[in-house]
Amino acid sequence: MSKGITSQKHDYAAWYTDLVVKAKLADYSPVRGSMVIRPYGFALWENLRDALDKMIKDTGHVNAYFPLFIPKSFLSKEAEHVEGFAKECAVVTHHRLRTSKDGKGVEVDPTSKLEEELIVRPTSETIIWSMYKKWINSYRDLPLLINQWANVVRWEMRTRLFLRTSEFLWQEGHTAHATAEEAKKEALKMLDVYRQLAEDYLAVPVLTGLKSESEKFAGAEHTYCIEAMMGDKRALQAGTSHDLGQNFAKAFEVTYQTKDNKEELVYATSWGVSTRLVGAVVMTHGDNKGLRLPPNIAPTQVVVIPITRTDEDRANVENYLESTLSELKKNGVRVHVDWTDSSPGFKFNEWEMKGVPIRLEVGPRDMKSGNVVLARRDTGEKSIVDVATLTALIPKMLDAIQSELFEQAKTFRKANTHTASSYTEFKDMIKNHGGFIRCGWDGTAETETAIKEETKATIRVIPFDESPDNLTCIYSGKPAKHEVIFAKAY
RNA sequence: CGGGGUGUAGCGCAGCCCGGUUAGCGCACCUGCUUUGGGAGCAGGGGGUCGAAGGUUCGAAUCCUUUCACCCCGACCA
Repeated sequence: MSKGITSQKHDYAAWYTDLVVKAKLADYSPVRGSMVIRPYGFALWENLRDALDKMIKDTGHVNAYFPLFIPKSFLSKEAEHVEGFAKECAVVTHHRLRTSKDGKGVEVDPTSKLEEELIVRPTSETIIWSMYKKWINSYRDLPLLINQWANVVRWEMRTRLFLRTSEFLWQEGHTAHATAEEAKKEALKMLDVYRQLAEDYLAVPVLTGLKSESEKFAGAEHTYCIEAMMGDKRALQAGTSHDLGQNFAKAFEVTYQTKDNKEELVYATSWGVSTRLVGAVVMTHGDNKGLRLPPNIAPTQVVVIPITRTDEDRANVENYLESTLSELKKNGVRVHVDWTDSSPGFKFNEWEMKGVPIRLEVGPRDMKSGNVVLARRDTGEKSIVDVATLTALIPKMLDAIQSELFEQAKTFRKANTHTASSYTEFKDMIKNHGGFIRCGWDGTAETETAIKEETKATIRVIPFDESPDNLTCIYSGKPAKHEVIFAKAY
């Protein structure tokens, strides 16, 4: 491994890619646009997945699994939905290969052409709602609250590790409700679950609110989102929750009988977050030395670097730390001792790259004095502490790192969120400073498009706490319909 | 699909213009010794159909033709 990574200042995109590859979160796969999630990256994903899975279950949902393949005809049942996804669907047309004529390879056997072609799911609304039609008959079947963890495929033009790949992992919740109010409540509830996941586990502060018409999910009545600011001040959509109204119920004829024996269409929601969140963690907290992982999801929370010359030293270090480490592990702290034979200096850099929150250095000097050297990844602070205090100190310090990372990210977002009083000022800010701009919008698609074309900035979110009353539209000067956040986005 | 670029060891590259020993360098890898508190040193070693096919030539990584692949920039997007 070559030393270091491109600095953020020099080239943020290169910094990101270097880091993801060198910290061994992921690697490029032989297929363009798709990636391999390596064990370290997958462990990170598993930790956030497990936290979210618990929250999803605690809010009354159950997991299930729906198939990867969707009949092509299903996609055309909901007009807007087709419009949104048709251009990026992988299609299965055949089911058999045969040895090619020259005997050197394989080719598609033309006689194996499928009657009806299959779509690899870009999202599962259609297949799920085809099943819900069978499962929902009575008001007693509602609400139906199902989540699935799955991979989906969207044939993207431009891809980036974790942020946008042709195949990605996510969870998608799909619920059915008797009333519009209930569906809306559900969509908002799950959005808040996402907010908690982002803030409490990933230490990524997010804005919550509504998407504009042009940014909303194809087939939804309303799309709610959590929106985060990355280290280069660009916005990242970190999760979405859709109030689907009766669109899919209509398309798939999903009705239920009410108490008084009337037939009604059900109301739906869907909501999802993906492996993109791993990218959000990288770009929210990472620095020029590498990752800085929030302890709550860090695969390793404490790494121990033994500094030894001889086998005897090694045995001494093992003895020295035995009770401390077992006590920490018993308390659920994820500890790893790096016994590989690289030099200590190499290991320091390596684990800093990997973002482990706390590093302990233990060598002959420390053992003599009854101490260890403790280094914090987030601040770079090094201190010498009594080995006997570690079991009490470390959990506290992990908590402190978790909340300080969050506070730091909030401070950064605040420092880079501005209001603009004129369109000239708006353009100047987007061009020269980046970040979020909070301003009035007249609510028209024309304005939104015009701003996008001229500045590349889009409406990221109409925040729940908007107050458009005395605002005018930044572009048209008309009275504002909404107060919105504009930014350049990933 | 439009514009630009690159294919030489696992990775990053030089060599190509101007054809000529055994195709070279850095990193990584292997072995040994010495090392180890911020990316260790020395010595030795393994690894290549020079993207592919055809051509010119006594001779091609280098020149010509064809072809394939990938990357970057634009229109789409969790």
